[in-house]
Amino acid sequence: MRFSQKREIIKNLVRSTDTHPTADWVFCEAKKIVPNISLGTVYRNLKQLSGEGLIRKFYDNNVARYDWNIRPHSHLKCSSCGDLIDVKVSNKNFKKTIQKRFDFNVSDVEITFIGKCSKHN
Amino acid sequence: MRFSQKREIIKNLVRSTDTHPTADWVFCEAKKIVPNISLGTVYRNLKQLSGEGLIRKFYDNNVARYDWNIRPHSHLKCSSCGDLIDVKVSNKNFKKTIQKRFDFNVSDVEITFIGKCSKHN
DNA sequence: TAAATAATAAGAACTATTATCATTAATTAT
DNA sequence: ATAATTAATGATAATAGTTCTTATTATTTA
Repeated sequence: MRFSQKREIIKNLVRSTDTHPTADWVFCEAKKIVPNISLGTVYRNLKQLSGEGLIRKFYDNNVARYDWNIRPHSHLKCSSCGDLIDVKVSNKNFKKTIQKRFDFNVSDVEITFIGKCSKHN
Repeated sequence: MRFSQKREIIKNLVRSTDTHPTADWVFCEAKKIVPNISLGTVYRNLKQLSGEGLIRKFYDNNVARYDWNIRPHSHLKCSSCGDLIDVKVSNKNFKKTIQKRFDFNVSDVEITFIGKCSKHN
């Protein structure tokens, strides 16, 4: 993968925020820096960057979101404001239980806690 | 919500399988019974049924899946075959921890264990 | 400095889903 | 039972999110 200015800008934008941005947000922000950038370029690079493990891609309902935080972690999702907050909770025992009980080789655990954040309950 | 033949068929189809069918699967199966059914009808009724709490809707990446099992439960997702297997794991302590540590009022916990099912590891 | 080729812009195409609207079917009042 | 009411439907247009195509441009290599 050779250097490209656009990809660098896209990577830095994802790394600049904790809001788990969508492709569209990245596109809008990128346009402020390089107005002629196209949406396709944003998607292509986001895919490439997550393919290389430089950022993380996940789905919030039906839309893809990107995260600079590539370490495994869970999310708190506020059903009022939609905000996603990163949390680190240990799930070692969980994994073991599943492994034993269901003969299922767990590689990743995705947990979303849905509820009301401190601002909305 | 008044009775409709189509809705009845759609509900029964979702209740007939453990595969967490997509709207498209339901549409294809429904056509075998009532060939003139339209995709819009399938979507409208799936939405209605999940709105009434008669079935459960969730997202597997970007596509909606429907589940007759409305009780809260988790999924094992095989990264080889894509199969989703229902599992019931207790997450009471989990919920409490989040509640205390983050002042976040948890109403629902969605867990997906990603890995290899017994057929593929 | 030129040749090779990955990256790009623009926009077509695609997938999943929702909306529109004239027609049909289920329910209700007669 | 029949007509009136209105929710449900089929057909299809529209939308959102994303991927693909292709001619052109930028980065790297020789």
